[in-house]
Amino acid sequence: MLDKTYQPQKIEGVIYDAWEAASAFAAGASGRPGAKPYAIVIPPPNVTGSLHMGHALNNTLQDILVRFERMRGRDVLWQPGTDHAGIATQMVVERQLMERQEPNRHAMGREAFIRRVWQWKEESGNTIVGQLKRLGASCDWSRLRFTMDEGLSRAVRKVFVELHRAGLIYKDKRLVNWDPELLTAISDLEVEQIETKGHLWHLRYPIEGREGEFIVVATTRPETMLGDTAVAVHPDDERYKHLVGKNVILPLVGRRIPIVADEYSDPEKGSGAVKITPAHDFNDFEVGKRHGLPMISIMGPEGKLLLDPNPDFIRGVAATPELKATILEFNGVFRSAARKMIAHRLEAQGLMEKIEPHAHTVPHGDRSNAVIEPRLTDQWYVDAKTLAAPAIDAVKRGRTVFVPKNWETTYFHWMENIQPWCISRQLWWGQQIPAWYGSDGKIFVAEDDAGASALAQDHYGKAVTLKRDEDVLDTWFSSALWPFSTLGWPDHTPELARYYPTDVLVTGFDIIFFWVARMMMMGLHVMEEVPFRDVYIHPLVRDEKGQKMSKSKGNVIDPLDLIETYGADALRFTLAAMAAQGRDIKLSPARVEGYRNFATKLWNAARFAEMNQCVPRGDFDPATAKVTLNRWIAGESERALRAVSEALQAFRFNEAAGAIYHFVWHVYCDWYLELIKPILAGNDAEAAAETRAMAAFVLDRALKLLHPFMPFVTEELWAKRALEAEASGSFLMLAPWPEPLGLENALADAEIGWLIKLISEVRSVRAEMNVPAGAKVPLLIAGAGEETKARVARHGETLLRLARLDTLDFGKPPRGAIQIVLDEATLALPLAGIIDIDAEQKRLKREMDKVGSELKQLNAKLSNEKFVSRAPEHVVEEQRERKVEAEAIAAKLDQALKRLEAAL
RNA sequence: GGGCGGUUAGCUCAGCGGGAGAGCACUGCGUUGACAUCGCAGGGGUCACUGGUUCGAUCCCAGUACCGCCCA
Repeated sequence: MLDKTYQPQKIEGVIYDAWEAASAFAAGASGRPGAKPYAIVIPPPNVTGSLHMGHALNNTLQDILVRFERMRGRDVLWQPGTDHAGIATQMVVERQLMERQEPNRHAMGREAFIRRVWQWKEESGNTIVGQLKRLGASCDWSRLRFTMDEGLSRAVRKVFVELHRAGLIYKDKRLVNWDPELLTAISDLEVEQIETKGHLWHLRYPIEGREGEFIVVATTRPETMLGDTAVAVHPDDERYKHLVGKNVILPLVGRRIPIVADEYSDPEKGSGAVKITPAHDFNDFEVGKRHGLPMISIMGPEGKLLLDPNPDFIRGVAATPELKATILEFNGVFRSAARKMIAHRLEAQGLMEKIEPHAHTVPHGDRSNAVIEPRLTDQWYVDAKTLAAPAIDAVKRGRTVFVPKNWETTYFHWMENIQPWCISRQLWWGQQIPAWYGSDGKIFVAEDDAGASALAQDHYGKAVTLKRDEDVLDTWFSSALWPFSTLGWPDHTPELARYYPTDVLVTGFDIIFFWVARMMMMGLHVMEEVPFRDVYIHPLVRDEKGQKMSKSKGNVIDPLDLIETYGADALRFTLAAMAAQGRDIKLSPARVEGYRNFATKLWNAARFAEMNQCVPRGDFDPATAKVTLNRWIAGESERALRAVSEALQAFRFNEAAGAIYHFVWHVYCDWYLELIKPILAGNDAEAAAETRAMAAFVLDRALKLLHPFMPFVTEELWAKRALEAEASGSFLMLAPWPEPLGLENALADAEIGWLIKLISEVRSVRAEMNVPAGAKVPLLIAGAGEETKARVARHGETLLRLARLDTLDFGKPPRGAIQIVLDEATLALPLAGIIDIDAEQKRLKREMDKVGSELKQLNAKLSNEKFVSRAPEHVVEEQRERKVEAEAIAAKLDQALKRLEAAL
């Protein structure tokens, strides 16, 4: 016999191991002939990562879809893997070296360091894979991929070479987001704009040839003034019109720089004049290009001023003592210190107009948290604009559809304003860029050393020694190829032919730019087909107060803790139930506890079935059921089946979860199991046998419908029922999803509806009139029609038991009885002497008031000519019916009240 | 500044042109042989505000207020 409570900790691991041992997750495991493929590629988690709530949600939703489709008979591939996370992984290993007081990466050299990273990856790189298994993820682990795998690396090299040949990858000197901590370029998306309290420094720049006259420029970064190559004012700004075309002499340096008119300058902000430093600011870079200004970089890679040697800096400037002093004082000084020193020097020279407090946004690296320095460097770029065009088009034409649809706006907005994608990183861990340089700097791009050498030989007419580009590619370049590289591309594998394009990508909106956009671009370019048909965007998980979870806030809820406490099923169900479209999830452990209780409820329903020999029979056809209760629950199970299936197909996880929850608890457990108890204990053997079979049939259906959400408890219960014909020796996870069998029956629904209503009414009145819960009371039914009489005859036992009655008869209500109006009949509980007549009178009057106000509303509506003439016929008809019903109830209540008065 | 979303019961959220819903919390009663991780019953809401469209608005439209997120 089953235990009294479900203990997930005892069984989850065992079940998961059994699934794995049987290769139940393998592509095509449902093994039905002619099955259509269904594929999902996991958004590869970072190899350094561990499971957080976002992963838990993301993978729960994927697993629900995958289990659902697998049971529906599709040939399912859920392709798992991790990405190599260039910066993050390199940082982890460097930290480890430091902690162990081992030589740092520069001391050990590139090759040794990379070996070290691989070693780390083998030892602790797959933490998250184990954690996904705890969650119940049914990925095909035999196909686990890693973005640095040989196959995936080959895909990366091939795409790089092809895009380069097509002119879609190129090397360029542009301003990049430079991380002075990690000493690498990063992409726009890795930069966070952080609101910061700073200052606005107003600097006086002396105007050339006008002694004592200045133009005041406002800046948040005075230290960059050493690299200024212009001052810009708005062309319509009357204050400065006369100065346009003049020059200023840059303080501390002596450089002669022009005053230019450019609309970038905002007359409302600061002084209305701005200094232009094209090599250290993205906006200034654009201004510089418009006016053909020189770009003078004054910063080294670590964020220190670099003034010597710096030919650009001293070009065309007289070597005055002041310039020499500037170089001597500031060269090699960090940005932050230089800011103070320069401000100080300017102040000493009377060139500081004023300093104001100023709030502005400052770019920070999302990994290092360092202030990003825009720097002019040589980097590799992808022509994202060209690749974006087909990717935009595919969504516009609906070849790929976002769910919910409104995220397409975000996608379009980003794609239509896309900038060249900087893909080179000054790191060691990653795909090394397949470009080689000749001694004259000529670039040879090829998939390998030999290919590059061959190209070089052609070019130079002799064999030469080449030097490979030291940089690696952005990790997201590899990820962009994920939907086809994991399937074997560039080889023409059977998997690639079968599973590409995949069906759906499940991800959070914060990843639209990272994944969705880039996978779309690469998928369309390389495969000439979208990588996925649907993109389901799920919400973000926040804490119960709605705060974003973060380590620094200390509000992180660890999914593994929740799994430990309540079981993976409870966590999964909670996430699914809360994954409504269009709103963030605020997760509270109380909610998880509630769904743990739900698992226990289901467990106990199965326990009840077991105790009552409710075993599915191979020869049982639910369509032939004769007992009304059985016909009713069969119909209810059809409705639940339809609701869950339809909701899942539309990615409405919360509706699907709600439907199965309601069916299991509030229909099957609360009513059906209670209602069948008298039958199981009764004398009608045939009815009891049918009921046992139906109870088992419906429970099995419920297990199937619930399985995608709660795979462990349902599989466990299925296994416990292994003697049963259908279940023997096979997993629930591979069992077929229920088929609708046309089991709904309106007559059964009406009858059981009546039964439930009668019981509820009696219970309600009993409680309200303080009839002791244990007391059995007689019930008299007056004015019953034929139908009611027949129903009472059929369900007499049930009524006695569930309404706690001792007798059930037809007859006139005696004086001083509690009276309940139910359809055409009046139910009476003759409790004269026990009940408080006064209270009963009040209760009936309240009922009367309720019906009265409803009648009033209905009458108002129906006597409104416009309503009757303009509202649709069925609506008017409905209101008329409701009026007739309400009037009947009012009449009955009136009679009941009169009877009660007579008793006084 | 641009865009997106939200405001419904104490809390977390569904619903979305014709009778205001769920879960949790709360109150009362309850050891009726599946389940106290439970059962039965109950209280609780001018559906943010102001206009408009409509026979009819929590739902559609416009505006206001407040909150959140993304982008600059």
